[in-house]
Amino acid sequence: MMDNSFYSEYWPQTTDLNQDSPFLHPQVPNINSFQLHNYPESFQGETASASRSHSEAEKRRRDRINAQLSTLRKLIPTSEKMDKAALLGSVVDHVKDLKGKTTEISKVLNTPTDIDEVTIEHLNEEENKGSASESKRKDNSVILKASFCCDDRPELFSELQRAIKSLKLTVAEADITSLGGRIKGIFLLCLSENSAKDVCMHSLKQSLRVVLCGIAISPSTSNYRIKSKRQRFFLPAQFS
Amino acid sequence: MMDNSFYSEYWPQTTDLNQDSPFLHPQVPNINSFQLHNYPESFQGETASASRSHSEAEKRRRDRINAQLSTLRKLIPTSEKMDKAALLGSVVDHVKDLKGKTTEISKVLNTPTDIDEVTIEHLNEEENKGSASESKRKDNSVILKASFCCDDRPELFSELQRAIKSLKLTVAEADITSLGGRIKGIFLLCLSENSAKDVCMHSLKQSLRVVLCGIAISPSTSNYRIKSKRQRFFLPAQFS
DNA sequence: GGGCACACGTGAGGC
DNA sequence: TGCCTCACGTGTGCC
Repeated sequence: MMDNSFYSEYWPQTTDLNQDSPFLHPQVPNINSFQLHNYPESFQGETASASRSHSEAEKRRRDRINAQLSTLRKLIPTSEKMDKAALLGSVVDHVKDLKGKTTEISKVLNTPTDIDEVTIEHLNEEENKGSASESKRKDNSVILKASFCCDDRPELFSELQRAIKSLKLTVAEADITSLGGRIKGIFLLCLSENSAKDVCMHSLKQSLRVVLCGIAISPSTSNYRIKSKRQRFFLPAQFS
Repeated sequence: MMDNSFYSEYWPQTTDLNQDSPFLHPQVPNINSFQLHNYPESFQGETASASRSHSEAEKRRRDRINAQLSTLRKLIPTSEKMDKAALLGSVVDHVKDLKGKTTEISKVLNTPTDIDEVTIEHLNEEENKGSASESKRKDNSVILKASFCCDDRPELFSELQRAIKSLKLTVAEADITSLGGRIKGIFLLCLSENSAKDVCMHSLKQSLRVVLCGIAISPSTSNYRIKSKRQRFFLPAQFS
């Protein structure tokens, strides 16, 4: 229940608080400039200190908001000398635009998501209908389609190659995309004919799944993502 | 110089203004609820009406800002029940993240920019050093690298093909990317040997430039971008 | 009850 | 002048 005009008789208008806030927009006028905590003796009462802490807290809140606004202004080109509403408006446009572009790219590109996953698929299963043993007699070539999506890290490639080699599989085709610290891979894996006749399809797929899950969804002992903000990007490429 | 406590004796606290602002965050408390324009008779003076229009304008300003904040909240997942500063903070993160991803992609992909441009380059110029006539005797094959970047529109492809055909050029390779209503193309264009011996390289390049500029930097009679927000994306592909 | 987040009206500078 | 935008302190609801 205080009247500002009453305060302004007591508070010195000399010091400029705004100069202590480097994130403030230059447009900000130097108004109501006074040193906080510099209250007249007659206001050192209980309600006065409550009111002071309230206004100080409110100033901190305003400063937090304005600081974010200021960093947003740096991120958006030509947003200097826009007012707050216009700035936020172009932020909205920017976010929509960027979102549209990235989803547009994701549609046609093999783009990693935020969800860890591993899938295994038997590509030539349909043409080999019937029992497993029978199908092998018809066509001994085995092609597995495997995909994974997980956090990216430097050791991932060698781990993958070791895992694939250990299952006596060879890579026919690979499409690997690393983006924003995440990585997604799609592999076409072949089992040679003479190996294929000795192996149980079901347990091979099971083993592959176990091995890939161990690589992809492992408890993140490697905190690569935290250590390095550097992001890698690979075009769809051959992976020998 | 008015004391709120003084007003609050006069202003009815019954009607809820916040319910008229559908974009307000649900967290907003129903405070200072009163009907604007409902001033006591004693305040119908000149300064009172100025003050009223001021406070009304200020409310409109706040509403504009909060409306943008509200649409931002819809764009950012899990931003419900964040306060304003936190919301803006995650908007900052989001923008940085999206920007990083798109620039990362642009680095390896042939991504269109916002600037219209056409470039023509003579690829095998270096190996054919010397005068133009001499170079043709050494190697009659002519390869031009042409690129353009402009607003995308449906007719662009056929226009391009017609233009290239009219210059008796054939497309050896094409990398075309359409993204966010913009399109960028890079072409390797061949001139057959028997055509090459009749043609002046300089005027061919000039003609190609003129034709491409006519397509790319034409006064935008087609307002495709406004008519359709639909965006196309093409992977690097052959263009026969 | 203290802290927090919000909307509000106000004074002031800029155009 | 009048209107716009901003920072400010305050009243208030919620935890």
